[in-house]
Amino acid sequence: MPDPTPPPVDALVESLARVVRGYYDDLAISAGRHGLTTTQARVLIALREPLSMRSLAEHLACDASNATGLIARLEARGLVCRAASEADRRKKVVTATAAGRSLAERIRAELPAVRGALAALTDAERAGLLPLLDRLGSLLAR
Amino acid sequence: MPDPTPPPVDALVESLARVVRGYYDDLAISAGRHGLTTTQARVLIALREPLSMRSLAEHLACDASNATGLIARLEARGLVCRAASEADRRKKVVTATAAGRSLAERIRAELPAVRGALAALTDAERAGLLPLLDRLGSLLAR
DNA sequence: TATTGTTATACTCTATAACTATA
DNA sequence: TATAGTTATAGAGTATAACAATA
Repeated sequence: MPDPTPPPVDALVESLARVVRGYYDDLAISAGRHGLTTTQARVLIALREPLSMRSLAEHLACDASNATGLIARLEARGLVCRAASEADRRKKVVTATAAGRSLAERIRAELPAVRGALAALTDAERAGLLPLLDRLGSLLAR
Repeated sequence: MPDPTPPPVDALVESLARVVRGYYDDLAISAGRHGLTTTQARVLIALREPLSMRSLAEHLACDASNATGLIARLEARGLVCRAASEADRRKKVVTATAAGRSLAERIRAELPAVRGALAALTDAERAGLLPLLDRLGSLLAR
């Protein structure tokens, strides 16, 4: 039976903040193990589908000029490549190379603390959590 | 009635990643509105209680040398102060000033996307979400 | 000897402003 | 004119290594 008094938003923010911190620290550790920064891991994970420089910057919520340096460094390491777009020649399409995709996949498959915590939940907890996270995620993505 | 087949950890990781991204982007926006970086906001929020340089670095999951520069910049802006510890004179105790505390409080109180999303949930959803986030958070905090 | 904090160094991340090329 | 991407620049975040002071 659910608690008759719904929790205030403040308590939820507090609790969510702790989860977010745990997730980010874990991502930093897994990325670092493979010689990547957290930002570089985010880029590679975003590049599961090709993106223009612009879309990538939007995904990262950063300035476009930032994306240039970010991608240049990853390109120098052979993890992504840039190609001029056919449709609109102002645009460049950034694609992860095979090495980049494989690295992103390995990092995503690690996240030991996050996966450990989720695996330690009961089946009922996992079943309850997923729709709530999905709902929160779609409300959050403006 | 709960779904008979509990969701795989992979789906939960995916969904959690989206929520985490939404939270971080929102924090960056609220912090930036007050002239702070995301990291600086994290420091000020952590300093709701005084911490040694060491503990602060651990909280941020970063090297101690990093904390020195971080705190130096915040100190130059009058948001925190450092004092030698009485008990152990190797240690320094970092405390948020009144200005620092007030700024942290304002940033925490904003987070418009996060609060908006949480407020848009039904009472039942909020009541279900809090214990799950608490549980995940304590499993995640190693 | 071990711990706490700092400095020096080098690299990455980040935004602003000014620029080129294309639409 | 507006958009996509880059460059130059400056500041912030980050780790490594070497160091001083204290325990």
